[in-house]
Amino acid sequence: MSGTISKIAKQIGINPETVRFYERKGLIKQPVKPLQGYRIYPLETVNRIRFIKRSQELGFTLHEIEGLLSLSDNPCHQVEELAKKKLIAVQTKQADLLLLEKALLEHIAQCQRNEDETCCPIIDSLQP
Amino acid sequence: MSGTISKIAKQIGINPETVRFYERKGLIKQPVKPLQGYRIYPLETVNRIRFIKRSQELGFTLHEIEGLLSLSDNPCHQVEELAKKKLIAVQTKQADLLLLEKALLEHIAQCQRNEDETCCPIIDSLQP
DNA sequence: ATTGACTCCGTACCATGGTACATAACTTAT
DNA sequence: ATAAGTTATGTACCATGGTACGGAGTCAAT
Repeated sequence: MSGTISKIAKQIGINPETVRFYERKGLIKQPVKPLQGYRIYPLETVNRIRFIKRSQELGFTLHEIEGLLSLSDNPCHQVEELAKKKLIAVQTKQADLLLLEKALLEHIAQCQRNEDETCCPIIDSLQP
Repeated sequence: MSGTISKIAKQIGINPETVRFYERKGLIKQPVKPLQGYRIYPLETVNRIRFIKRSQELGFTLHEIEGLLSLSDNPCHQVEELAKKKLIAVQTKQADLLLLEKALLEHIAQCQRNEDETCCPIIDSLQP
């Protein structure tokens, strides 16, 4: 559950260098290094990195994720405000993706109606 | 319709530097420079750049667009396959965002019911 | 106690998609 | 013909999200 940098990186399925990269970016805090020896990363950090990875899958940039992470550090009313802002962002992103989906579906449908293998409606529609 | 680099860039609504960038990337070919004078970009190039820009709006990377451009002589079903892959990715992202939206909405509701300023477990809902 | 594996640290490098800038040559308007 | 505006060319730089590497220290097993 907790461990040295390579252990936790492997657990999470990322490169140890990425852990260090997140440290440099301030996304996670580096555990205190014992006077002699290697750092031990607590479960808390592992969870924080999983949070980052999951948020990235949802299309958030590291900068946005910084904001998401700060939600958990603040008093509830601030959390609410930030969560509301993120909600708007998420909804906007959904709307954008819906438009993109519609455009793709339309193009694919055109391909499927197409009898002529030599011409592609997607290509044609992208060409003015 | 055709013109010097700045003319066509303005027509398309992009930076002339971007035209040069696409040239360097091999996405468009640079018109032959007349012995005296400036290059004239033919309508063909203008159309090719518009194709690139529209494809980007559909979420294709420049690398994928290179593929699309080279596929334009090839059978329709190859282009269709590429578009279908993009569609799956877009739909997956939408589903994930829907989950996140629900989580955010739930938390905002919890915040509003919450009297305790010190607790706000949004992290928990996003962590595995 | 020495080998091999891992960590620490700083810095360099990678791809992606551009943008900016300096200098020279060229074109256009006055 | 001269100034102002563009183009041509190469190179440098930007943000984003990492990855790689060299050299020194440390740990664990034999």
